[in-house]
Amino acid sequence: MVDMKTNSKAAEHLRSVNLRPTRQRLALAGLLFGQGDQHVTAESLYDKAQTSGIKVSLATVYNALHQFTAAGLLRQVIVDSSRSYFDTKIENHHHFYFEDTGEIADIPGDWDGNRIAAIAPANFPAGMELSRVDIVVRLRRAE
Amino acid sequence: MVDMKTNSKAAEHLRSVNLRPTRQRLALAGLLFGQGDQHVTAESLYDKAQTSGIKVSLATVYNALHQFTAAGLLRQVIVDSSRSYFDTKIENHHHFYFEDTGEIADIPGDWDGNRIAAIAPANFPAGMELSRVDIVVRLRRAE
DNA sequence: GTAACTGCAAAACTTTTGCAACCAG
DNA sequence: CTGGTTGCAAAAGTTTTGCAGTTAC
Repeated sequence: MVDMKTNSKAAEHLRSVNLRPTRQRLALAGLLFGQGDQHVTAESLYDKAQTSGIKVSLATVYNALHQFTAAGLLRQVIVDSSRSYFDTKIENHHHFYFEDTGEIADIPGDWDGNRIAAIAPANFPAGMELSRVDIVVRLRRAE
Repeated sequence: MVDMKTNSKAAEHLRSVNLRPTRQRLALAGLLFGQGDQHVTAESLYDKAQTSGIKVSLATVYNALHQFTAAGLLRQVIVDSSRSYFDTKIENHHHFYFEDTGEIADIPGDWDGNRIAAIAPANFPAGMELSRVDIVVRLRRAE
């Protein structure tokens, strides 16, 4: 059992984005930001919470994911039209999508995909500005 | 009322991809391929059918969209994690997504987005091959 | 104390499925 | 005829909502 002191680093982190450091948010933040980059769905995070002995409802997991995303702590990745994926890596980067398994992986940062974003603006319809450019490289097992 | 002769061009088109030219598929094909490129959802196509006086069930619209997609007549576009969009333009191209309205538009063909796809392969994980590269340029109203 | 947050179950949506009736060949 | 297709309603899967009860501060 992790000791979640009111004034822990994680609690301050949440407060800094105007989210009360509640028991549930602290626990979920621990699962998400504890160890390296991850890609989760609401369901997978909920399962992970259950496994870790964290008591939290699925609705609260959805709430937390959206609140964290709105606060800039997470980024939503759109690769599947039936499930929402969230990425703990928020810097501008792009993804591999494994069609066979439904898994996601970051494209190594040295790939120059980011350069593409710079190309786009010239062709924007009038009155529109860039929100972001998402690139998904879909892969399948080689035959 | 359009006269859908059994041996019409549209009927042959469907037969050529091993789909029986049924009343419903012919009618939906007429709505989809009649006039220029479009982006539809199951619901929007169903509504358009109703408006046009075509009697067809929503389940059949879903079936037809997937069958047309499997046959290469349509292409699925993934830009929203809650709805499936289908594009009547099947050539390799990319999309603008208007976050404010949820609408989709093709990025003009002279944009060099396709060139980006060619950059990717070098970094593929072992044993994987490219299915396709999807680029979505997300736009919002300029403030 | 009080406003924010949580949990639960129900509702809302999109999409799929099961199966009897129907129709193209 | 006969198997592929359709329609309907029911089911399934994901996400949202309403609200009473709980908690952070």
